[in-house]
Amino acid sequence: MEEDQSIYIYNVYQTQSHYHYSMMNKIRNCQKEFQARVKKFSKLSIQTSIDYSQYAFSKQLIKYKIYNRKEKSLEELSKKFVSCLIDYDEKIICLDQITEELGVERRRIYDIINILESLQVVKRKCKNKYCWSGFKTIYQTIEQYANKQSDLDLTTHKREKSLEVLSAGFIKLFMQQKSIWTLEEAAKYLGNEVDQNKLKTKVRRLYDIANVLKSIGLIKKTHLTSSKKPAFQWVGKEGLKLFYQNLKQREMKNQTQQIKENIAIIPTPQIQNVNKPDSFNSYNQYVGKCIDMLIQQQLNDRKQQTEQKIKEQNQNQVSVITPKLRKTYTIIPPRVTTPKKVLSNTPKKNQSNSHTPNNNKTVVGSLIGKFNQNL
DNA sequence: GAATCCCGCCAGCGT
DNA sequence: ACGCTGGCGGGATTC
Repeated sequence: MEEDQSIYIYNVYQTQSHYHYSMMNKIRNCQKEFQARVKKFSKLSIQTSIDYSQYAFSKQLIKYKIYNRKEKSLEELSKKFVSCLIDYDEKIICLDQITEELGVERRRIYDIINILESLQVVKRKCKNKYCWSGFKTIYQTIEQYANKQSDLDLTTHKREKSLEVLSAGFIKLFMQQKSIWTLEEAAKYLGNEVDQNKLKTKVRRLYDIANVLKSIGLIKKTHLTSSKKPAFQWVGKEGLKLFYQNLKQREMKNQTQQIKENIAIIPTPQIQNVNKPDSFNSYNQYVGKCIDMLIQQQLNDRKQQTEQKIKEQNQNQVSVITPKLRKTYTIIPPRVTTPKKVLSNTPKKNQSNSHTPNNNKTVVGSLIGKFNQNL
């Protein structure tokens, strides 16, 4: 049986769309450097192939997983968010922590939380802390919405235009009026906007809300039979149940899969004494050093494995076939300072309120998606 | 061209 | 002052 000689590097960077184009050369260089290094090491009887299973650099090389927008959508994010919490009856959510865990901008977590607040499954505790009160809470809240008498009063503590209030209104529409709505129709019904721009904004927000509600199965996408217009349909408890079941099923599948593949997750090597790049100029250098370390680490691993194998063979006098061992290495990317849009002439007033993620989890993939398009 | 919605600016508010 | 929160709309992406 041949051993898997690949290094899997999930190299992750924050995406900045206006950077796509200026980044292309950097990526190209980085790729070359990477290959050169790998070649250098391959002399040492390690045949190292590169597997960019998530993103790769050219059409020839790629086992290619294109960046797609869906992976970063509120719907997916919300799914992940809820998945993290679904096993808890009660849990304090630390915003920093969940932000890091999901590798996403803080701002997006607010969106999800605000919408989930309308289902009363999440409540703000204090700065940075929210409280998750169990998935079953959603069932109870729906009951309350269905009951027109017990009018959920969310408006007292929230601004009228908040996502929470809008979301609550949207849910009420489904539960108390009819089960299918187009977003435009709902936007008009929820408040009496005359201004077209304001209406457009409200529709945008309803998209956000719809995506979160959809993520947990409460509503689903559909079309009006009459006009064929896209719309959303209430699914309710059945949908929630299905969401839960699917999640559990997937979890189980993943577990068995993981055992089968024998994936070892190796902690990120700490890159010390290396200046973290403050610009993309030093990006190559940094990544290069990371790669060196990873390769070194893999060499060590392999040495150990071989020694172990020999030891066992000597002991047992029986040949041992080691299972295919795939290791996933991760480079935690450095924080890259990102110049703000050149277009805007107004100087930035307040740096502190940007929602820069704590770790830049995403995505060279997106950059590379662009890169490939432009080959 | 319409539908969709990611992204991040920046105001507002609590501490 | 500071930084958390979240309203908002530009414009990219997908249909």
